[in-house]
Amino acid sequence: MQIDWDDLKTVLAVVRGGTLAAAAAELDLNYTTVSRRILRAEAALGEVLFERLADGYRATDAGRLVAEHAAGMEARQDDLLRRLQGRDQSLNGELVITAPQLLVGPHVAPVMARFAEAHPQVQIRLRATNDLLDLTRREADLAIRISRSPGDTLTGLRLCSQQSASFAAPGLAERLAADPATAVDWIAYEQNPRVPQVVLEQYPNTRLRLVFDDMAAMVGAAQAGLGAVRMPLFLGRATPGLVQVPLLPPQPYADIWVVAHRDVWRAAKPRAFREVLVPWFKANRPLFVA
Amino acid sequence: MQIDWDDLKTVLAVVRGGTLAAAAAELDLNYTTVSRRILRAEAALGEVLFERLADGYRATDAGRLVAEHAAGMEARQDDLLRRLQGRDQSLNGELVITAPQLLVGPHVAPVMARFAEAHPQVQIRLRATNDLLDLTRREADLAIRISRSPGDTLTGLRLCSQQSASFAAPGLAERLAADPATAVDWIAYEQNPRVPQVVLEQYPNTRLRLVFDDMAAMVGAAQAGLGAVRMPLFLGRATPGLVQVPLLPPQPYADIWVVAHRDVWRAAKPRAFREVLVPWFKANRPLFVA
DNA sequence: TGCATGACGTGCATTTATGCATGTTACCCA
DNA sequence: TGGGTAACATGCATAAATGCACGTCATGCA
Repeated sequence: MQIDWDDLKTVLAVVRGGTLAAAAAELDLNYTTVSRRILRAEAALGEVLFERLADGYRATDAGRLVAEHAAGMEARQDDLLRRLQGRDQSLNGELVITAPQLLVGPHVAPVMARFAEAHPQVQIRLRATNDLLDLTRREADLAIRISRSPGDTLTGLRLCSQQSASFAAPGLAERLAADPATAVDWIAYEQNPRVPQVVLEQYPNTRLRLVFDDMAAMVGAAQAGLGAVRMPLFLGRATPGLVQVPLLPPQPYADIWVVAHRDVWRAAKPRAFREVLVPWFKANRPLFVA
Repeated sequence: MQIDWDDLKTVLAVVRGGTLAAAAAELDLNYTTVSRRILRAEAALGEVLFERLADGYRATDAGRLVAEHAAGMEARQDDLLRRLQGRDQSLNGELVITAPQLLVGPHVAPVMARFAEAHPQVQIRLRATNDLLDLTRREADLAIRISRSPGDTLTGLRLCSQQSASFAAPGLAERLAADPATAVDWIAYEQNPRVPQVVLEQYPNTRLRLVFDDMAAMVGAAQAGLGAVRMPLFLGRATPGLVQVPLLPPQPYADIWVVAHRDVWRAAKPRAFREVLVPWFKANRPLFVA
C-alpha cells in the first residue's frame, strides 16, 4: 500500500482547521488542492475520513485516527528540524524570538538593535505575545519569559529577578500624598481580580473598580487616571505618565528567563543572541528591583 | 519552513538502498525523480545529505539524521495502517500470509484452497519463505511460524506441537534394516552441523557428510539417497521417496503457531482465515507426532 | 422573503513533477 | 587495454497536480 505522506499531513490540517479553507491557509495551498488530497487519501486508505457538512468537514473515527498518527509524524519532523537547527553554526538566516509584549519596548528592542548591528546577516523575527508559544513545535527559536521555571523540555537561563509595585497617574499620586485616607480605585488583572490584602491593611479606602484581561490596557487606564495598577517595576518606571504610589510596597514577582528547546539552545544564532541579551539584563538589573 | 514529507521518505529510501536506482525500485519511481527529490530536500533543509560517489550515494551525518527521523515517521505510518486494518470488518481485498516453504505444500495450501472457496472475494497473497517477515512493518498480515513463542508485540495461537525424526531413501533404509552397523551418511542443517549424540550412541558408524543451509535441498538430497536427514515428521511423511529410519527416535520439535500483530489480529480477514486454519491442524494433529 | 456570507464542488488553463532516452564517468574483468 | 556494466546527470515530452473562475447549497439576518 503506497500512501502519500503529504496526504496524511493534509488530513491532519483539515482535522485541525475544521474546514478546507482553514487547512489550505495553514498549508499555503488552494483549498481545491486540499479537497482533492482528502479524496485521494480516502481512496488510498479505503475509508471515509470526513463527513461533509454545510459548515465544514467533520472527521469520522477513521479520520481522527489518521490525524493522530499524522500528528505523531509531524512531531518526528519537528524533532528532526530542531536537531538540524541545533547543528547549525552559521550566523545568517532567520532567528525567531518571542517575548512578552510589554518587555519588548524597554528591554528586548534595544538588545535586538545591538544584535542586528553585530550580526547583520541574521534576520530577526519577533513574535511579541503573552501567549506561550510552543518551542517544541518550532513556533519560535528563543523565548524571553516571565515565569517561575524554564519548563519541561526546555533549557533556560535566569536573566534577572524582579519586583512589582503600584503605579498611577501623577494626579492620583499627589492626592494620595496629601490625604492617605482618600478613596483610590484599583485596577486588577483578570487572573487575580481583587485588591491585595497588603494594600487594604494600610489603605482601607482602596476599592476594586476595573478588572482587565490585558496588561497593556491596564497601563493605558492608569495613565488616563482611572486608578492604580500593580505592575512590574521596570514597566511602571519605563512608562511615561506613571509614578510609583505607596499603596503596594515592592513585592516579589516572577523572574525573567531566556529559554529554548534543548536541541536548539546551543545553535550559533540563539547563542549569539544570548551573548547580547545576558549582559544587557546584568547591566540593567537596578531597573527591576527597588 | 515547509518541507515535503515525501522528500523525507525518499531520503530514507536512498539511505537504505545506497543508490538512487535501489531507492527508486523501493518507491516504485524512476530514479531521476528520486535524484530530484533529494536535491529538493537538500535545498529545503539547507544541508548536504549525501556524498555522490561512483558507486552510489553515501549519507552524510545530516543525511543519517534525516533518515532516522523519517524512519520514525514511517513507523507511525505503519502503526496507522495496522490500526485501520484492525478495524476492517470486510471480507474482500487482499490478505497476505507468510509460512515456511515446506509447510505450504502439505498443510497451508489445502487451507488456502478451503478459504478461497468460502471467501471468493478475498485475494490471498502467499509469501513462502523461511525468513521471519516483519509484521510490524506490514510485510505480511498473518504468519504461520515454527517457533517457541509468538514473539514480542505479536499475538498468536499454537496450532499444534510436533516431533522430528530421521528420514532417508528406501534403499538406505533397507540397508540399515539389514545391518544396523552399516556406515550411514548424515546430512545436517547449517544451524546445527553435527550428528546428534543420540544417533551416535545407537549407530556409531553414522558420519557427517553434508551440511546444507536449506531444508528443501536437504529433502532433495535425502530423496537422491545421499544420506539421512532429521526433519519434522509431517515433512518426512508427506515427501514421496522418503521413509522414516530408526537412527533418530522421535524428538520434540518447535511448535507450529499462527501469529499476527495485535493491531491486526482481530480484523475480519485474518480471523476468517484462522477459522479454517485451526480446525485443519486440529484434524491433522496425528500427522505431526509419532 | 430576499440577500449576503461562508463553505464546498467542478471544468479548464497552467504550472509542476515525472518518466524516458541519451550521454558521461568510474570501475571491473578478461 | 578494451569492452561491458553500474551508477548518475541532462534535455525533452508527457502526465499529474495545482490554482483560478464560476456555480451550488445551506445558513443567518434584516
